[in-house]
Amino acid sequence: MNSKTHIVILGLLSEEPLSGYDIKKLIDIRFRFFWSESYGQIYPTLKKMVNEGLVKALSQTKDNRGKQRYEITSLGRKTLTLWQAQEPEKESLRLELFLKMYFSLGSNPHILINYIKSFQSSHTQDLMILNSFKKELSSIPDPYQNHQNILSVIEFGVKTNTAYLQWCQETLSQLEGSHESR
Amino acid sequence: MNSKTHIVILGLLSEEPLSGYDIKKLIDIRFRFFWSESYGQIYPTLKKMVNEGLVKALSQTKDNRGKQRYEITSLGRKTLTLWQAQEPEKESLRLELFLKMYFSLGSNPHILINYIKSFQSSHTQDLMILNSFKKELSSIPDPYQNHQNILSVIEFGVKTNTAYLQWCQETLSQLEGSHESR
DNA sequence: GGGACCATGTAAATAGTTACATGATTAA
DNA sequence: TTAATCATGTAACTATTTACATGGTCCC
Repeated sequence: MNSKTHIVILGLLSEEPLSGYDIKKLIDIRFRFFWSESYGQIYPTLKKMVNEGLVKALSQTKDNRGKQRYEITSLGRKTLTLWQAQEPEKESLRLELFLKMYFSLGSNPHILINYIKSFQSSHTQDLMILNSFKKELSSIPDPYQNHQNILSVIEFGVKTNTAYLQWCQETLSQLEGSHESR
Repeated sequence: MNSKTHIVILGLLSEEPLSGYDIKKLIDIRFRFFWSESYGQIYPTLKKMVNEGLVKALSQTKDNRGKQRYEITSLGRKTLTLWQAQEPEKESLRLELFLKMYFSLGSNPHILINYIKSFQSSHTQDLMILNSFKKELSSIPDPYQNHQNILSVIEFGVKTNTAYLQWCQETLSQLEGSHESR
């Protein structure tokens, strides 16, 4: 009954009321380097959570158009606290690129090079997003005194993405070097 | 009809016939830092793949006990080649630790420290496994000339795990430093 | 004889993606 | 006016985990 989707939603709502759409956007930006959710998960989960008493739908105001916002209940906060005390589950990663690379028996190295290049540009962008989030964070007040923890999370993203890009550079120059053909 | 589980299995079988159990072990060791599968995926998938003509069950010999091994068919190889030519899907990661960290409003920092320590020891182990796989690889022949690619994959694991451990050290000393209480 | 690990599997529940549908609003 | 983005949702499918069950073998 507490799927991880429940938890991310509760966590985000613990700071301020949000709509399903807002929640998706926040996950895509702030958590992009270690988490993801789809609309198909978020909207049905929000409805379930209303029934379970974890969140409450706010009444609509004129200024927020069709937007349905939700706020966390005290039961929701309790649930979040209980989750905090439990050992995190073993992380799960799925990077298909490395499957392609591992199994690329004699396939054209140019194909692989292109895959790596798009991996590279996608993580270059991640790094940019992380840096702007970092800057944004330092310009706003820290009422919950959680900025230090958030900065640590960002720092994790910076370090891993930097490692990714380092690997891309090395691997690309190796593949391209070993393949200066014609 | 080609789930990623199909693909990992085909990839592994493209080098040699294996049983479901073998496949699981190989994924757990070689791919642990970027992929995972459970028995509940592997066994039913193998059966499906027999029906689809992608793999063939080998007859049992006396020396391999109850072990049912499978070999890849030519259709299986064709499928693998087709997959190679398709752009890899966006990777998916789920690291619950960072959710805990991001949402740890005023919860006991010792809890967080423990989570990070177990993350640290798990990735210290990953790094050891990677290094021994690397050593093993250099001591065996390279009939398919794919060792360079495999080494690149290993190098990715080394780099990311090293980044993880670097982050653990920094974050732990920060958390412990800011918390020399009593 | 017992514990660790080899070995295969199934059922039930849960999780998650994808494609589709709909309509409003904003900015060029 | 038209494209982008805001905003919510559902249905069908696919994927995945987990718990359970069973029995063999190897080594101490």
